[in-house]
Amino acid sequence: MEDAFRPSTDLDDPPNSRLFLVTSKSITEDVIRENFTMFGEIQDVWVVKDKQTKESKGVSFVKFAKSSEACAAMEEMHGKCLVEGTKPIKVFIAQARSSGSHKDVEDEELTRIFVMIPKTFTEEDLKETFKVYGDIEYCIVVKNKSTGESKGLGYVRFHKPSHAATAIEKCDKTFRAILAEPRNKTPAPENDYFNNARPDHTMNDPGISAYPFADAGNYPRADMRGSDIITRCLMVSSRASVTQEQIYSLFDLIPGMDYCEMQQDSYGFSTGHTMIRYNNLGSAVYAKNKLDGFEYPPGNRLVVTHIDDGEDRRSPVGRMAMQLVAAQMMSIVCNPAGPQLRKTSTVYPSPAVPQCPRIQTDVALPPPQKLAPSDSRAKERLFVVFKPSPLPMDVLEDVFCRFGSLIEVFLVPGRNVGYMKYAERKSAEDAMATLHGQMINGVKMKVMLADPPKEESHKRQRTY
DNA sequence: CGACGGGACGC
DNA sequence: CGACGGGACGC
Repeated sequence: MEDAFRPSTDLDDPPNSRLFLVTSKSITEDVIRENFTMFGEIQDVWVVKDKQTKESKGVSFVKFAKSSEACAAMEEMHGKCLVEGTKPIKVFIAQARSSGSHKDVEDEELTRIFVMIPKTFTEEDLKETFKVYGDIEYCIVVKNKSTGESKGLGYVRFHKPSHAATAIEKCDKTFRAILAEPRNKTPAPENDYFNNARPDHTMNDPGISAYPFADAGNYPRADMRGSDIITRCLMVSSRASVTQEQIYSLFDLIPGMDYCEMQQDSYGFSTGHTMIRYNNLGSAVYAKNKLDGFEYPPGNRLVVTHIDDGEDRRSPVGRMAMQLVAAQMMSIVCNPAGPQLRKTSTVYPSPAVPQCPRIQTDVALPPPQKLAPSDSRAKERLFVVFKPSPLPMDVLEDVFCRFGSLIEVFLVPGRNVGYMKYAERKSAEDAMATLHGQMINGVKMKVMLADPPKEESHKRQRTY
């Protein structure tokens, strides 16, 4: 599944996932590998050597699957001595091959993220939402200077690059989190759209899954924060317009809800984010398990995540207690007919909810796969025409992800067409081969390779 | 035939 | 000071 080597694209993908090491010339690839495996999935280690003498130049590159892994390794290993008597190593995030620059990448550029937020989000809301990924230095909501009204944009500055990277990788994708451009910098020339000249670059990156509980193997991480937290508070995110009352009714099916408020924009429209709190941990865990991924209204898949509620999770005792409760709840939720562990006294009423989008088709579909990380480069896109009308986004995501490396579904507003972005060419080709001319839920699809997006010559706007 | 989105500023 | 290899083939 994972090829050891691939033709080099001159890009680092995902961004900031490669380390630049300065070491004694005696440090070998094996030593580097031994010292860095614990931080994540190493995809490549390369010690730069003199072409003639084969002697190390004291410079190496270590490519990780994820930026958060590379950052954690950098934070932990910079200044460490790998072999007795050798000089301490220096560890930096490597400059992208295409950048041409050899300047050190500074923490300044790696610790501030830029996010889209509901218009009602305050800086405190921002902090509450993102502090689960690490210590925050400050949060900023971008506001209209004269009216003071939020523009629905925010910045979060973390203390550590690994925390910013983890936030980008793990926060709800409706935030569209990316690294913020440093304020003074001219927008990086950064590479153009997608590069269709090259074969695939296999990443096998467990990205943000659209499928609850699909996360299986995780790599050891430097810390255990992130979305592993378990709290009484939930954030419910919806792409389609829903009312607070609708969300309330749904989540009130589970006993113990004591708070439910939808974030609204200045016109009173729903922003798709609703905060919910239960008076006990078990109900919150149950609600997340039952309703994360639930289609409501049909065709719109809700995303439910725990958010930090300020309770002390650092104390080992508190954390263990919560995990215990969570584990009990899990066993009840996951084994409804379950054997010994079942305690009848704690069984909750089950909302009558289908779990996945119903897909009706004659096509033999492979099982769903994880989405590629949203910062993956699109190596191929499909252009899809629907008759008589487009399928819902989440159905499309469910169908088109099954060939691997799907980054994103984009429906052109007001038209019966859309685009599927893939991080690997083969995935797109497989999807096209299987789905072209087929019928899904009564909708006929033409599935073709998309023409490259129109060349806006040398505009800087990146497609994130 | 059926074609292209979203998002930039305070310590 | 300390920056960029190896090998590539299926549709």
